[in-house]
Amino acid sequence: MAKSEQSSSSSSSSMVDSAPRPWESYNTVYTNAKAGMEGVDKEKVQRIVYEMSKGSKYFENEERKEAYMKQKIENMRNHLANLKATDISHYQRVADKRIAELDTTRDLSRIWLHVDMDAFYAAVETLSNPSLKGKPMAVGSMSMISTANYEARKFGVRAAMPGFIASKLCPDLIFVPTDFKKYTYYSDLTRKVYHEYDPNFTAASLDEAYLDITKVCKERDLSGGEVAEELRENVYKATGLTCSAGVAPNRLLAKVCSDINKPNGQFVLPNDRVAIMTFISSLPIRKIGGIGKVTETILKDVFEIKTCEDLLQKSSLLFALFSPSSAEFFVSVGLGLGGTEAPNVRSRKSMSNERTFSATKDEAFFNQKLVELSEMLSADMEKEDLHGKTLTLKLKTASFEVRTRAMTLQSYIRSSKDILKHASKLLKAELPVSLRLIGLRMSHFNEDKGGSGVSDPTQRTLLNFIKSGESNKETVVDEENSDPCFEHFSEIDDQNICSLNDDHENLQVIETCCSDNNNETGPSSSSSLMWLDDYKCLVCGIELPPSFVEERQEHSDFHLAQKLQQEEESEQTYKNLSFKHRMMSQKDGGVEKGKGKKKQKHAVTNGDHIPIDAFFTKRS
DNA sequence: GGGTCCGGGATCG
DNA sequence: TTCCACGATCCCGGACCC
Repeated sequence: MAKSEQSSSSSSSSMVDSAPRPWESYNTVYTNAKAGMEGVDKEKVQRIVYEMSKGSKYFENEERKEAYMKQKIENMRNHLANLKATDISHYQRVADKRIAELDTTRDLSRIWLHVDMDAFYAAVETLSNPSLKGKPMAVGSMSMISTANYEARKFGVRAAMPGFIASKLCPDLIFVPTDFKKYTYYSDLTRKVYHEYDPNFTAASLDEAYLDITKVCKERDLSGGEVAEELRENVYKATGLTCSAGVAPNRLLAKVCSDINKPNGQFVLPNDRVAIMTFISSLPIRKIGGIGKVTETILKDVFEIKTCEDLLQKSSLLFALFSPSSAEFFVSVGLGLGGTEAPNVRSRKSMSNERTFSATKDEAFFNQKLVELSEMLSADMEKEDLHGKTLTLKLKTASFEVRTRAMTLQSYIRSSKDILKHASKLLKAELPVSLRLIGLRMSHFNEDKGGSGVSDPTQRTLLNFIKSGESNKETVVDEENSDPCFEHFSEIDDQNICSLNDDHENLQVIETCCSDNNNETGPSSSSSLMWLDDYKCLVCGIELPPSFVEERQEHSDFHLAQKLQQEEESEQTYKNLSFKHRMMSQKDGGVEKGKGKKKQKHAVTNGDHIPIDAFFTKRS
């Protein structure tokens, strides 16, 4: 769902009388004008939300957070007031230099398209139950709403709003529970359409995607707007759902543009510097991804920055008070810059789960929760063949205070028994306490060191692929031993790989060898092994839904072809090098990372096949 | 003084 | 009647260590 559905505004309406209106200062996130929210009685919404929240633990916590933010603003104001003229001129020079540098990096050669499905979950539910059409409806529960249809939005109901408040705003509101299977199915259909325009597209979520349509525009001699029209039409034909699109020279702007003519509309920002600067000049900072409620308030209250243009005007102050990376982000927004290269395939950094319950001090209950969470986390890690080293316990107290407690272990763990053991230790130190949420997070995965090659996308070897498939079976991790992944991988028989010669047969052989620990056999097992969650390629991370049968077959073939090519080149090297050594080389090979270099890969292609490069996200 | 870890916070969908 | 989720990422400041 669009993040901007959670926008904030503490708009103060005109004071016609002097009656106290405490709700006006309650900085909720539900009152910003959004698609389908025009004409909403903002004050009424704000008053109801305030009345329903007032006095609750949640409300008290919000007030604490608010007070903290006020203090932060006060500190920054003081800091600002203490700046000397020499300081300011110094930071002005720093800012000007950086702005000039950034401006030279502007790339207007690409055309990006951001697609955003309209009220996606709600639209899917209406599709499967047409009787919901025209009635105010929300997907979610009494505790939280995922999205609301446009009829419900007229009442001020929106995403991330608790259901009990929503039903107060709209007593006839129909609640439909979330059904991710359904959304994934429709999401797959949309992605099949996206794939036709950019096989390398990036899915931002089930209902959002970024497409580089530069090539399509060129090849078919179409404008970005024409491609967007056609794509939206095709999405509608494929799913019966409408979407909105934004076309712009970079992803950041495309995202902003897709929100402008929502729902079922589009907006094109031409690849022209003047047009961009004009567009940016009046754009409220809150429209930018990455600038949320807090940052907006700080920029507004400390610097009087409201629009993106203001970010440039006040650049010296931003460089004086923020970290260099934050200041740089702000001025690049002011210049209308954003990502133009396809984003990197990123390896997973952490995995977590958490559960909310009614607040309690019952330690037996906590332990039971920890058992459940440990088992869930362990199972999730097993699915992706991960072992982690840092375990973080997350707690939310009855008063909504969030605490995290982490420990980094000597070795990697995965079993629920190990997770539970350490999680219990962490929790014990916090007792007694009244809690409403417990969560567990694992990070610092063995993959960080190149365990399955994902951390360095330039090193995608079939060997690693097979290893990740093979290692799906449970290994008992002995904490005293070294990195479990090494022993694990040593079980792989390189011979099986090196002796392969026919693509299709090879895949079968690999499947068979990988299927030993898997009851499945035949082609379906290949998908479950090569495709994580039956969706994401374990080798390179590209996402291809199950419906892409042919594409997935081709994709597997390419990895094989690539592997074979590599094998030919250095068969002996592969056999002789220790795995640890190879991982070191991968790390060394990653020096180009962040230097803007791209490693070109060329694979055997024919007219029927999608070039292998198309499956790999380019590195920037 | 520069890495690394930890805890908190902001943001997103 | 119901009474503010969950999973993930990035960033920052402080503590600690060499």
